[in-house]
Amino acid sequence: MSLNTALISVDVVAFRLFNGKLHVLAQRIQTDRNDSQWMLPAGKIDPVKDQSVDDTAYRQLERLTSKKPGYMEQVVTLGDNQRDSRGWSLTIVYYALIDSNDGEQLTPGAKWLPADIETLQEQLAYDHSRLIQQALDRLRSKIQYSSLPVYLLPDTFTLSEIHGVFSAVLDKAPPMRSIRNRFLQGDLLIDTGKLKRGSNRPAALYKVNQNSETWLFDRLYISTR
Amino acid sequence: MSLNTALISVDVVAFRLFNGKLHVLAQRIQTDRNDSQWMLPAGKIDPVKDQSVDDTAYRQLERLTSKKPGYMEQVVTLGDNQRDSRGWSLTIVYYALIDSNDGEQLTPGAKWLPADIETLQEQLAYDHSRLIQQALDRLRSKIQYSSLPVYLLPDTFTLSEIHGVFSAVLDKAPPMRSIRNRFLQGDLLIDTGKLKRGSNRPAALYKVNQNSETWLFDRLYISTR
DNA sequence: TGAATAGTGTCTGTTAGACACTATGGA
DNA sequence: TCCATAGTGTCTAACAGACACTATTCA
Repeated sequence: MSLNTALISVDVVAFRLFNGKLHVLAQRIQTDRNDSQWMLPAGKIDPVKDQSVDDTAYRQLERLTSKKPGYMEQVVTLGDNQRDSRGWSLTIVYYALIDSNDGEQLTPGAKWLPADIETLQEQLAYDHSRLIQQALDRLRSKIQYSSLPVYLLPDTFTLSEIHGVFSAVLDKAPPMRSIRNRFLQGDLLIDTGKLKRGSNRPAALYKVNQNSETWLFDRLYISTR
Repeated sequence: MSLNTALISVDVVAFRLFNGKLHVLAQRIQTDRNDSQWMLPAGKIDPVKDQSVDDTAYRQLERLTSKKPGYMEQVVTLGDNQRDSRGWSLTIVYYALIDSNDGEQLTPGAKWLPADIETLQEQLAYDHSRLIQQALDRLRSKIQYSSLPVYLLPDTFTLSEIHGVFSAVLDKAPPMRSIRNRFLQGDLLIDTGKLKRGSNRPAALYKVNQNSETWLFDRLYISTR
């Protein structure tokens, strides 16, 4: 008796920022027609390669990009007899946050699509835009009381760039004063001593204190509700 | 091609209060030996009976108790090649909150066990005590910023009884002043006008405002950290 | 009337947010 | 030197928590 993984899939919603906009990793589906159809990185559990479902999720990402997610979390498992025309199906949904450093190698057929739900609904096959919506809901909620924003930024970043993450994810952001107070408290960030130049007054560059795990604050921002 | 549910199970951790103590619903496992072995309400997806995984979870509960959960939520899906000696297995874990009203009919073999992790580790088969731990972690976290406590109480209850829920779940509780301020704000509760007598000064009895969904507050209690 | 629990008034601490202010480097 | 952006000082609002106080019923 072994796990029949025929209609069980692990789907990953990977988020990344490009030019201050949120994007989602997708791969092209083979079609006869010329119009593009896309799907999320997804696949079955491989009982030989994978030791756990997390492994399966990581493996789906690795098929499309050379980047390792700085953060990954299971969202939900959806299962019913509606999603797939063949009958009952199960999907374990993850979301992953990818940093904005350079040096990504994308597999042919993979592409970062702008995370605009209306457009994605047309571009994505199956119920994948719904899965993205659920992952996005989780991200939008958790960003407001955790250090998640840093996982979408480069290794070193300014506090304004954290503000930018909020704008990209929520379309609104807390005031810089609040972001400053929150992120400079405790040992969350380390001042690298370097400056980001090019703007007018240069901004201090911070990096994540590796000793500290993903930080959970005990209050939500109110201005982003 | 159909969903082989051989090694996929849906496990439910149902919580209920008895005498101010948290309990977990379990069912006896048939054993030759005289010592009791227990397991969580769990079972396979029935592609005919169940329209969705939530249905499966509800069905597992219904097998053991006549009570319907006031609240149920998926915790996580665990899958690896370690949990089950037969190889790869998948478990979708839910937790459910059951009110403290009377009138429960338990199926023979079902029993509410005190939610003491050390004792449960000895009583429960498989990795079920670990599943309970994960469900309990989620409950302990969410109780601190939501209206979840009310789902463990009778239809009408006093504010002191909310305090009791915190004590049962966390072994510590916020001051009554804070509970009062939080739960009497907004339209969360309705004063029934009735009083709970028997103690010295009678306490006002409240009920949940059915118009309001599960309430999420924007701060954690600090005293229960 | 006293014990016990219910419930209030009010002060402090913390943190989000508003807003005016100062600081600094590039053009 | 001007300007855009970085960053600070400080006040307010909201709410958790501490704590002293009052209120109400039962024994």
